[in-house]
Amino acid sequence: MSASAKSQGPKGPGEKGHAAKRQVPTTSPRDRIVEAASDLFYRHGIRAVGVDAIAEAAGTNKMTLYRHFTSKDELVAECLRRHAQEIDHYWDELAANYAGDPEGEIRAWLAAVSHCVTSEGERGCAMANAAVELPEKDHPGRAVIEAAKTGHRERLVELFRDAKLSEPEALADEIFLLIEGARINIQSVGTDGPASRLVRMIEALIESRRPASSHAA
Amino acid sequence: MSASAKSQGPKGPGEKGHAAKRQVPTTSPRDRIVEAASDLFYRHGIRAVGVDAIAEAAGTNKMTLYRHFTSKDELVAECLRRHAQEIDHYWDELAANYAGDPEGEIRAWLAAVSHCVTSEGERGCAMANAAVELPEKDHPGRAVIEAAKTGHRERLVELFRDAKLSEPEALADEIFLLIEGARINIQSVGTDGPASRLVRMIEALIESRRPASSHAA
DNA sequence: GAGCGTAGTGACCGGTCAGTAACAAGTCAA
DNA sequence: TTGACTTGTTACTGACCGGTCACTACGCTC
Repeated sequence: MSASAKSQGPKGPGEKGHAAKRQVPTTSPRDRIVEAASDLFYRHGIRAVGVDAIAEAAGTNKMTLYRHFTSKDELVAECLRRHAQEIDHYWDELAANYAGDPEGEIRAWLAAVSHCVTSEGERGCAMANAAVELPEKDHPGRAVIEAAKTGHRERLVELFRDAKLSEPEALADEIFLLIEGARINIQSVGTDGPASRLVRMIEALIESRRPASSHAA
Repeated sequence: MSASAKSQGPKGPGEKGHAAKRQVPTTSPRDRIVEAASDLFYRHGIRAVGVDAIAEAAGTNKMTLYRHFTSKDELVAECLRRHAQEIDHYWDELAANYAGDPEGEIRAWLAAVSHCVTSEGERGCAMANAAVELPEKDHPGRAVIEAAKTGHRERLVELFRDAKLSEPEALADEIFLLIEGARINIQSVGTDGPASRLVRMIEALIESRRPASSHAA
């Protein structure tokens, strides 16, 4: 293929050259491997990144990688698992920060959604991208992907139900697909395409499902 | 990686064993290569398929492949180009078959959309999938992908304008993103997820944009 | 039937892939 | 200080990657 992900980035995190041979890294090799792999996978694609490049980016070596993960596929699955945890954590925090204020919760969530389809370096949803690259039904990552997507949809249902919007399930499905579409589409035409209208679309949809008795704040 | 796409399918098309050494294939090697490559790329992913497997599936050999294409990347681009042509052809035929009947045109188009998110073996939009797998900005296929996506969106605008729906551009953007989302999402959770509501969502959106004076047929 | 273009064959190139073996060196607790 | 455990290092395997080689076989046209 034209470009691989070989040997980019000098060393692992917490290094600055070759003066000090290898000052103690603050995180464990395992964590660094998962972190480096997640970053490379996201930027270049899973199949485009070799384990050597991952080990190097993590400031360690292939042998240590294989002491922690039985295979590259298992490492991929672990990256997805950790990513799913981070997403879960985001939702938990959101709910905690806006307990009793569903309107504020929706506003904060919308800001995050906007970030996902406008920021520099965004390359869509890592889960969805992985699903494209890993069609094998028995890949250990597929279960993680499916669970994450189902979970995301359920979080939306919950959010809209808390906000007392009508037909929260249908609304969640629609908004969920819009987000999925926007995040995949920016990879084809960039952030100035139809995805640039995403937030306004969602706002309009939400507005149309508001109970008749209330108005926007 | 766990599974590659090596040596599946017996020989190329138009062969049935080794009795007749190689009866004349009905199509040119070039066409067979593009066809085989497109199929393998779609089913297994672009990076998961090697040129050997493509040549074998096309009933030819690697040397002939490289006589017709300067590189695998160029072959990928040609596959995308041909796919884009087929899509264009579909839209031209649709417009021709329903000239003066925009309502019928929309119905026929919706049937095709439904097919894309329910059929066995569907793995989303080949263009979008390619965009995920080919993040390199200078890949020869990227221009094809971008043009195809922009073109699709414009076809929708045209379709809705012909049907005299209000705000055809905003409507097209919304429906376009819904379709993109549905097609990517079935790769994560299958056809029974939110994508199963896609057609009804689109129908409702279209209904809401109908001019007040007319009703559905 | 000579000449030419296209296609087929199989060996081969350097490089990279995922994954392993063997051993040295570091860390840390008892 | 010992000993167990975790890391680092180097070299390696065998398979596969994209891509090229020289050479052969066919079909067409003049």
